[in-house]
Amino acid sequence: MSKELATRAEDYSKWYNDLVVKADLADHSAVRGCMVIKPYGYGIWEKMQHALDKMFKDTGHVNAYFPLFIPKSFFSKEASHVDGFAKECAVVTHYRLKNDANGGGIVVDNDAKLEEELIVRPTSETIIWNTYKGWIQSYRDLPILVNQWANVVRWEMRTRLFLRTAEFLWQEGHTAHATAEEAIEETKKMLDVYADFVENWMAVPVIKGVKTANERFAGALDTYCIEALMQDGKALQAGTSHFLGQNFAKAFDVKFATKEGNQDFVWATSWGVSTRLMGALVMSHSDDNGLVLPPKLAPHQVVIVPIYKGDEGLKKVSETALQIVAKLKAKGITVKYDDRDTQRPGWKFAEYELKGVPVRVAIGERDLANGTVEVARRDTLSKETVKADGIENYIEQLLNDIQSNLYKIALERRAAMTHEANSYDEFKKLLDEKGGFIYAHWDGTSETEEKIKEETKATIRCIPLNNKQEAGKCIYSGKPSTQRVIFARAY
RNA sequence: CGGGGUGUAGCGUAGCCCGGUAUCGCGCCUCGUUUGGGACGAGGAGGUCGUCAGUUCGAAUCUGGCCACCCCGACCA
Repeated sequence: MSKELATRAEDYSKWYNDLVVKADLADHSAVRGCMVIKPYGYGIWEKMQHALDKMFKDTGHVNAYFPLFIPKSFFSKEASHVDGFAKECAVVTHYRLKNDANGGGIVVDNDAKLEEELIVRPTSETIIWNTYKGWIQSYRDLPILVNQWANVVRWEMRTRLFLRTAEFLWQEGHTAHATAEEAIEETKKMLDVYADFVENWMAVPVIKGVKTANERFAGALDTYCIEALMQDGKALQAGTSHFLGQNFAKAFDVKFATKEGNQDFVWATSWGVSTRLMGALVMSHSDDNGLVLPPKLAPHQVVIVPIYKGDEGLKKVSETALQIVAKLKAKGITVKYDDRDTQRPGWKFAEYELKGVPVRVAIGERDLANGTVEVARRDTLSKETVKADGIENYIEQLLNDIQSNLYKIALERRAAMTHEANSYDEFKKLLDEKGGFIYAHWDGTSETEEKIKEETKATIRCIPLNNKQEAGKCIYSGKPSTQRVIFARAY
């Protein structure tokens, strides 16, 4: 099988598609817009899940599970929520099939029509707030800090593996609080958790910010987000955290008795990250040779390839290799010893490069004689010969170096692709010639944002948190502005 | 969902205009030689030509419907 990839320079989007498929992360399925996440790709997702899940637990959250189906009536209780999602909902209308009397095979049984249609969840606020109504009577029942790992369906027109699929996996946190302050604090806390995860595990730098009204989640008062920049200069929203105010409490009539004995509506948040992070991971670090994975999320952090002649040779090399495997495992490093005799070393090198394994160790009979091994790192594609003695410490350090190097490179790339524009002409020029994040003054109106989007395809990614305040003029309308916001073309 | 394109063995393709059961490379299987960056030789297997219907003595090839994928728009995590 030829594994050659398109290069980023010649066709970035083909490169991405090729890579996802050829590195065995995912595949298109028989169902339109839906993907099969293959074991190697799912292994990365599982590592993401484990890290995030621990962070959620450490911040006081617990997991639960709510139904896949949502009664249509629930869905329509929050007006802006319906507006936001109505156009992309899968709807269940029947509950039975039958054999066609005319021999047309299996058909929907029209006698089995549901009295009330069920929506396949595009997100779970409504079913959850309907449930919370029964859980909350008093301030003593608050806060509720629940997360669920689930699949959701949004009937997208155009899909791309991981970046936008009709069904995707995610987690959604849904919390309930007695005060607005506490809910806002929760919203920001989870944004910090996301930023921490994406930067320290995925090695992808992000900008924390708040969305403009146009880009806000349907039903939220404020949407906070982390925005990452991909190698092609397009932005990608990597996670969102919403302050929902009392919108859902009001829609589902969720009130609680306050300490003072009054009745008040509950304050809400919701926050989520999805398998889209896989796309961000791929596009942040990978190169024309294939995937590059940060050690903290790589299913195999190290692969060891033996080089030998004949069965006897393999036996000798394996003895040393397995000792190294044991030492690495003792340090908690995940290592694969690939002693398959069906592939040659060069083939394996190329394969693990394509799959982004951070560190490759090659051991041959020459090494046995010299007491060395050859260590190659995926991020720089460099290799060196290292003493076998104490190799586990060397590799442990190397993995840390790779992790921080990937972050550093991504951060430098982002800096190089971040610009300021002071006029609309300059803005358009930057957008077409360089892409990336563009800091520019904006008059704060939806109309202006909308116009810029129509004319340039760029959207306001966010208003950065703790943004520098400076007087200026909107690049589009010329009206006064107090700060620059971040524009970019986005995924 | 609109416009454009593509669909032939696991993958990439030739053939299609001008109708006669399919080409090549990679991969796969067997044997042997090999093994420090995708090995070499010899032999072999694998196809209802996306799918359904139509035209025809005969369809990969012509016509129509449908499906999937890619690119561009609208929409979006």
